[in-house]
Amino acid sequence: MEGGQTLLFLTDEQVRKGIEAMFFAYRGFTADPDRILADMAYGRAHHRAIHFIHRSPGTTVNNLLSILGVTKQSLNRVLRTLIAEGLVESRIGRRDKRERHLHLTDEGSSLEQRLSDAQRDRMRAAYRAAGPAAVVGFRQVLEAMMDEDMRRQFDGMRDRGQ
Amino acid sequence: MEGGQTLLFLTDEQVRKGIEAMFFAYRGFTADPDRILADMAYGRAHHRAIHFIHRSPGTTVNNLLSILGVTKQSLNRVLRTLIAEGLVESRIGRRDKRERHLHLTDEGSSLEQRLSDAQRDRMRAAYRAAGPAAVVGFRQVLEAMMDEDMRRQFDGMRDRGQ
DNA sequence: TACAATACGTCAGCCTTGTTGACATTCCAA
DNA sequence: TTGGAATGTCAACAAGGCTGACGTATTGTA
Repeated sequence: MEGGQTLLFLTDEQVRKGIEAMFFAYRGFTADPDRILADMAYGRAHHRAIHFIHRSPGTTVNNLLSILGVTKQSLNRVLRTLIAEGLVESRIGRRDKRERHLHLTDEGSSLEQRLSDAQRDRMRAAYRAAGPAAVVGFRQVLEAMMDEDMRRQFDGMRDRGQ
Repeated sequence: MEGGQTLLFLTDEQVRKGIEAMFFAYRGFTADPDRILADMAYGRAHHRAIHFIHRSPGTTVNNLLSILGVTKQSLNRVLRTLIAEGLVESRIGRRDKRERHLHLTDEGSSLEQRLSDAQRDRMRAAYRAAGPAAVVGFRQVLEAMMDEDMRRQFDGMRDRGQ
C-alpha cells in the first residue's frame, strides 16, 4: 500500500482531504479536555498553560510566551486566574529576581492529570488503531508542517525529553 | 524504521510528544491563511465557511452547521458578512423555502483559491518532505482521532470526492 | 554611579468567534 | 386549520486573542 510513490499522490484532491482530516481531527483532539474544562471556569488557554508548565516546571513567563505564541497580556490574564485559584505558583527568580518561575501546585498537577489523561487516552487509542508504522508517518508529516521556529522548539523539547 | 512494533511504542512520553506535535503543527497549518485573512476583515471562521461552501456548493445552513460544529447563530454572523460583501450567495430553497442554499460568487471563489493555495502549499511541502508512506500513516492516525460522527462526515465526503 | 535594557504586571479598548435567548417564517401532520 | 417542528435571523454576552501605553523592579553597561 505504501510502496506506491504513485504520481497521483499529490493531487489537489488528496491534499484537500489531508486539510480536512487535519481540521476534523483537531476537533477530536481538543474535545475531551474541553468537556472537562467547560465545567470549571477554565478554557483551552488555561489547559495550554498548565500543560507546558507541567512539561517544563520552573519555566519563566517569557519562555512560556514564546512557546504558546501569544502576547503577554493574553497569557497574563490566564496566569492571573490560575495563580489566584491556587493551581499555579509563581516564584521570584533566585539568580535574576525579575524573572518569575512557574510551577504547578498539587491541585494544579491533579487537574493536569485529569486533562492529559483524557487527551492521552484518545491519542493512544488512535495510535493503537493506526499501528506503529502509521504513527511514525504521522509524526513525520506533523513535524514537516510546523513553522521553522516551532520545529526548533519542538526538537529542543525532544532532546530534553524523558 | 517502522518495522519496530516495539513495546515502548505507547509510553506516556511518546504519546505526549504526539500531543505537542499536533499542537504545533496545527498552528503551522493555519498560519498561512491566517496571514492572508488578517489583511481583510475576515478570520478563520470565514475561511472555514468558504472552504466548505466551495466543497459542497448549494449546501444548506443546517448542513454547514453540523460540519463546522458551531451554533447557527455563530455561523450566521459569519455568513451575513460574507453575503453582505458579495462573497457568498444565499438562495432560498425551491422545494423547501425555509432552507438557504449557499454558493460562492466569483469573488468568493477567488478568495477561496488564494486561501487554499496557501494552505495546500504547506500541506504539499509537508507531504513531500515526509514521503508517501508517512502520508498514509498520517491520514490513518488523524482519522482514528476524530469523533465518531465526524469520521462519518469525513468518510461520506470521501465517497463524494473527485 | 547614572542610564539603558530586560522581565514582568496591568489598564484600557478593540476584534473575532463562540455561547444562549427570543423571534419570524415555513412546512407538515394531526 | 392549527399547533409543533424545522430553518434561519437578530441581540446581547463572554472568552480569549490583539495593540498600545505605562509602572516597577532588577540587571548590565558606559
